[in-house]
Amino acid sequence: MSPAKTRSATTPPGRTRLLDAAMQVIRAQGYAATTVDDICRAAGVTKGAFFHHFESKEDLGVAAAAHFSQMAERLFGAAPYRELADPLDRVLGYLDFRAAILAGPIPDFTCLLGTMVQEAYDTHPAIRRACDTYIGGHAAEVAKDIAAAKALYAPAAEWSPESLALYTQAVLQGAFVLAKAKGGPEVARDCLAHLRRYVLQLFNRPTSKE
Amino acid sequence: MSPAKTRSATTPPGRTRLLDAAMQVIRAQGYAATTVDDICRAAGVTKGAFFHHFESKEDLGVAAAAHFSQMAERLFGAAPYRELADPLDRVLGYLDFRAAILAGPIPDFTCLLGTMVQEAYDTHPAIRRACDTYIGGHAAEVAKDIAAAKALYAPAAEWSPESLALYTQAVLQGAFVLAKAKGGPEVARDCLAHLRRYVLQLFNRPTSKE
DNA sequence: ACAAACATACCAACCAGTCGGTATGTTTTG
DNA sequence: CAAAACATACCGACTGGTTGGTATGTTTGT
Repeated sequence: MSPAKTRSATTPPGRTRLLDAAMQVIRAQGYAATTVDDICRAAGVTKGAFFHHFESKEDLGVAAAAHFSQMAERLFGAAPYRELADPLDRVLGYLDFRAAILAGPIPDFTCLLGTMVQEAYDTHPAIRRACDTYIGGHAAEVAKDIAAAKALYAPAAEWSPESLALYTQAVLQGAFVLAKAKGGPEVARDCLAHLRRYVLQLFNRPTSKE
Repeated sequence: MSPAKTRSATTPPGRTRLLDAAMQVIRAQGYAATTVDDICRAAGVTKGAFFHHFESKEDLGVAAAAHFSQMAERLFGAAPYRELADPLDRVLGYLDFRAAILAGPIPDFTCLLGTMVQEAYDTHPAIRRACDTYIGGHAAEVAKDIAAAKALYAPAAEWSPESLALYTQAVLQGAFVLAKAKGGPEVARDCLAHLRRYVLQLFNRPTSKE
């Protein structure tokens, strides 16, 4: 039975392809400048399919934020630094990993959430809320390791793990903006080097050589 | 020589009002989502006036970037911290000043250059170039004080003044993104507090109490 | 008078969203 | 079991409003 049952294993369903396409196109062109037809073309489907899966363009924006967040969760959840025993090593490993993936075309390493929230924070409250939720969620994950490292190595320090975690996200978002302005990821890597030095200093590690 | 150049003091000319309006509206809605009519309405002029002063919407974007840069130049050039004798005090004064102006509605304190370059870096090369130029120009001003402070207090340190200046801009840009996501400037102030602590540590100043 | 600085009217292209329709399962029911 | 009823996924022409830009007239400063 089931002769022509070859289904999802080879071809992802339309909804996922639309979300993947939206991720790519919106990171390249921005949310407002991206038309529904742009996304359909990139996904290889028609407008009928788009509005079958999403109520509106804004609805897609919210769904794309969730989709991006899931992709990031998989990416960082499976990264090698996650296996390190020492929490400070994991924090530094996170920063090094983020620096390592700064390569290739700009839309491939920039953040969909930061891109969308910058233009839509006032006009599309649902998108703003989604971006805030997922950025905060990722920061909370980072904050876990920071909190563990702080308990071990700097329990009396005045800064909070949550605040430092949000700061890492701010540096990343700003690094993406500068990378877009300069046309390449080099400046972003420099920013992460400064951030790494800051974290080392917060944990009283000598900054020594490069 | 000495012709009657009296003109601008009393009446704000249409071109300037269009640029002021563009600055405000684009920072609130983004570049792509802002229509020429939006800007005309905010400036109180008609489309005829708009296309009398600007060749195209993209041309306005470039001019608005220059306009924003000039405004920033005046703002920071006249700020009190500029009078401080010690270069490190000026660097810290700059950061404190940037934190102090984080107040009021989000479009009032965010950066037009970062907002525009994030959505237009790939589709509007002229805008990307303008934003890069003016961000770099502002960073170069900051780098002057940093370089003087470094020569005084940390001449052997491995980081370069230019790189640290760009890093301050990245933190600011990222702080704006987070402020937009969270709907207020508090998180941006937290980010600047971290940046200030980093700079203090780079210059071997004890971070001590808050 | 003459040019710069506007305003009015208009257009062709574009865009988000709609709608009638098709093809292929899945569930219900006689 | 089979037909009917329903559900899911998708297609693509169409629409009504919008948008960047133009063509042309009017006002204003010198």
